[in-house]
Amino acid sequence: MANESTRLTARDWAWAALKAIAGGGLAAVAVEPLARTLGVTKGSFYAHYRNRDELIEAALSEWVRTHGDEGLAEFAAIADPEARLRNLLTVVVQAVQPLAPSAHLSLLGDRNDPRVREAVKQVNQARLNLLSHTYRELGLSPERAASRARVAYAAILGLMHLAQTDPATSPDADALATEATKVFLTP
Amino acid sequence: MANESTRLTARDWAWAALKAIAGGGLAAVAVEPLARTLGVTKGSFYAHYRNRDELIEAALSEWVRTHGDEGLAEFAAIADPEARLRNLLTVVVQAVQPLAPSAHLSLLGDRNDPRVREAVKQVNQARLNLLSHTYRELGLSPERAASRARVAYAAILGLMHLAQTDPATSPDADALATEATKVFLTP
DNA sequence: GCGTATTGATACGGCACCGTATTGATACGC
DNA sequence: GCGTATCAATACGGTGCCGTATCAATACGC
Repeated sequence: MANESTRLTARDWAWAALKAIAGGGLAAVAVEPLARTLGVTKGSFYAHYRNRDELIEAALSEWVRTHGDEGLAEFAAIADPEARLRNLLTVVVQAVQPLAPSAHLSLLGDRNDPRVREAVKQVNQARLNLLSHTYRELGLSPERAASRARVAYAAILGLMHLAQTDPATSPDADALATEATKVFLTP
Repeated sequence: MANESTRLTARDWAWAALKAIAGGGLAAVAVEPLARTLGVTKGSFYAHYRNRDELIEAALSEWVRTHGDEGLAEFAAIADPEARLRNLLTVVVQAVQPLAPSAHLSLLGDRNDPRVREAVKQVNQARLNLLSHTYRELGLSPERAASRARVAYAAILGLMHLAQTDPATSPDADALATEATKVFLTP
């Protein structure tokens, strides 16, 4: 995760910032605490970024890059639309249970910041496009495909939400996955 | 909203804190800024609460009270389960578009705070219970009713997410509502 | 190996907020 | 109406963070 060299790069700081965001939102991106967790003093931070805002922007673009189209390539490569959809749903539903801190959810808390709003919007758009495209391939009209994609993606987001705020009550992932595919695979 | 009297009550402070949470999460609950927006100095705050943490707790319980069972009474009163479900879905889907700042979403950014986690959990639980109960009345087995309720409620939450971060792209509410009812009303 | 550019340490001033103390104003029971 | 409890203003010290300046250490091209 951290570079193996002893010296830090700008990207190391951006990743650390992303981790902090996942844990506590934008407010957790503070130069001095980050420096402490990285084992340096903040003096070195200002060799990489001009100020805290620049770090935030770097972290957000890093997140958009890895969670937008680039992170979707794996799924987009699946040729059969039904398999692709089933894959998307089950992977997401099952990935939902580990309490891995999610930057996405944390960023929702900072959605009033225009930079955050833009980043979240881009990631959402990339995913909605893939889903909508998939539903069209399954024979739905463009309008219904868009609506269905929206509802399905909303459900995915919401399941993340529930898993993170209430991990105990999560039913077993299998039941959820079959329920989700049943709901979102029928025309 | 604010008391008509010139003097402030503890609840006035709690409501102001909730508004601040909706706008910027827990970090926005700061005594001095709140005092400024309320038109007083912070000296008066400490006549109502011992410290900032107490205010946060008060605001969270206020939120749980108004958004948990108490806020659901209106829907729980609908006798016919199908009508109740249809009502829940359409009301939520249509209420989703105004960009009213939502405390629920803002609290996601602070879900690592145990008090926040507990509050969100309680509100979610109340709603899930109502939904699950409704699906049982519609004839689903307890297990399937629970899973279905979870997916449906997740979709509702996710639609909130999408509406708040990307209001422009929202398709017209009618299409969404019909899509949602079609998805979640079929057994 | 040497010099330069990059990374890190230390120290400082400034700001925003928390919490306390003290005193002033105002409502309300009696 | 009077006194007491409640709400509010002012002033203070303390803390955590930002950003700058300056100097030390280390990597890397040559």
